[in-house]
Amino acid sequence: MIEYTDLSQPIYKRLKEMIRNGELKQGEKIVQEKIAEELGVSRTPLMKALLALENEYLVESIPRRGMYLRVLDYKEIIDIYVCREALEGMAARVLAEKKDKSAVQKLKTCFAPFLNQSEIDEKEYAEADENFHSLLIKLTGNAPLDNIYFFSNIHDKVVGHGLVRTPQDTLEEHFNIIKAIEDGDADKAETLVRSHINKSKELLINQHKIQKSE
Amino acid sequence: MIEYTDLSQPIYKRLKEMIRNGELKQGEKIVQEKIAEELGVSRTPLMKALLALENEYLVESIPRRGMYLRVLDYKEIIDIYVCREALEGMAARVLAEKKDKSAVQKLKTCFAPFLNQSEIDEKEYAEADENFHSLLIKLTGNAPLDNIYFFSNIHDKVVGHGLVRTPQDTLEEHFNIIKAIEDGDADKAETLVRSHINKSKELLINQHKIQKSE
DNA sequence: TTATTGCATTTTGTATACAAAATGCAAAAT
DNA sequence: ATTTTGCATTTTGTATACAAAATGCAATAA
Repeated sequence: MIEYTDLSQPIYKRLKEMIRNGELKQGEKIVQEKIAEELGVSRTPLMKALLALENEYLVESIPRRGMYLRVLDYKEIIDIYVCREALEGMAARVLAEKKDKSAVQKLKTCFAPFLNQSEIDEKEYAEADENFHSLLIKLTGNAPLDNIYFFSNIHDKVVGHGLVRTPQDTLEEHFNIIKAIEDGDADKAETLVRSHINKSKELLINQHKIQKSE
Repeated sequence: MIEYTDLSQPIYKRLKEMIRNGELKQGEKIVQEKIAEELGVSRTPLMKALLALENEYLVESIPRRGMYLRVLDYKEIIDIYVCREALEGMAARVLAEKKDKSAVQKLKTCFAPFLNQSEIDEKEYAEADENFHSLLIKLTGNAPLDNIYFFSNIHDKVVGHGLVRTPQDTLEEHFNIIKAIEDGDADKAETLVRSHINKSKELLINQHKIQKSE
């Protein structure tokens, strides 16, 4: 059992969980006293946790009015994809330049279970995908990059809405990316990651267009 | 005069100022009670401000031990330049694709005062430079990008150490970037911004090598 | 001398108290 | 019927109180 010396940390985690699984709904007002009582803590450590979420852009605070769960609209999702393209693309470049064999190994491990599988479990694959993209950032060893990526909650925001493309579509792309990193081909690694993310983005844009015209 | 409904906001600004101008030194422990008294507020709103700074990676909190001003070492500066390359490069691409004339105008305005000047004031130019790079991000209209850039304090960290390269070196590069954006040449705009930042980064790397070998 | 222990002081983390602002709603006015 | 006003209730922002942990330092032991 992990012992905490700072209550706000488990509260922070619990709140994120509540956001992810829908216990807290988008746009909902967060009444501090109410949540505090629900979690059995006072407003002080809750406030700390909420502050962290505000800085992560998950919660919006209007002074004297309250804290609200931010709503993720279409434009913002697309904008986040643009950020992902920039950051993950650069991460792939850095990794390719590093020529770190153990890093490559870790990336390969993500998708190893799906190599010779005819039927791929979507949920399992989605987790592997999330893990892969996080690893891409982490393995660079660039702390500010990792922080930017983590604190902007790029994944919590984008994933959770389920896979955008099918495993059949993306598995090969993932391996090609890993290959380029392994070969030390920085330009190619960056380009592949960019187009990998861009394809999902374009698909979302098209889906949105169809929805609107219906 | 601006009236605040939330004390932590002016405290936050004041703390940032104190970090920037060296009133608070790198690595220094921040004793809450002491600073709170200095600023004439209680620990509660101060804590809020410190939390924001922690999330911005300017302050490091060790539970039960205290908050410390983070030290920016050489590796981190370089890593931040890598992030800048990714984010500002992407911003230039987005701007070029937008073909927004008023945006181009605003970018031009930054460096207009230096156009026909023989002697350029370094301090004035440094401000223009900072402004230009912030605008590049802001003008995209990509809120997550802006947030990422702002909250990672990319500028506060990098600037303040003074200009890396001389105005003679960079003025033309700035105009070339603006030109590429104006022409709607996204690839070129991104490439130019990247190399612009990369040159400063490489210079820092070389300076560091020389320092070490001395 | 150098380490170790014990204790007073400082500092943090959390809860709580309280004032000021926001909210909701019923009664009055239009 | 709709709008406005006044007031009780709720909620936020800040200060403060208090316990638990960390720190510093002198006295003791090695």
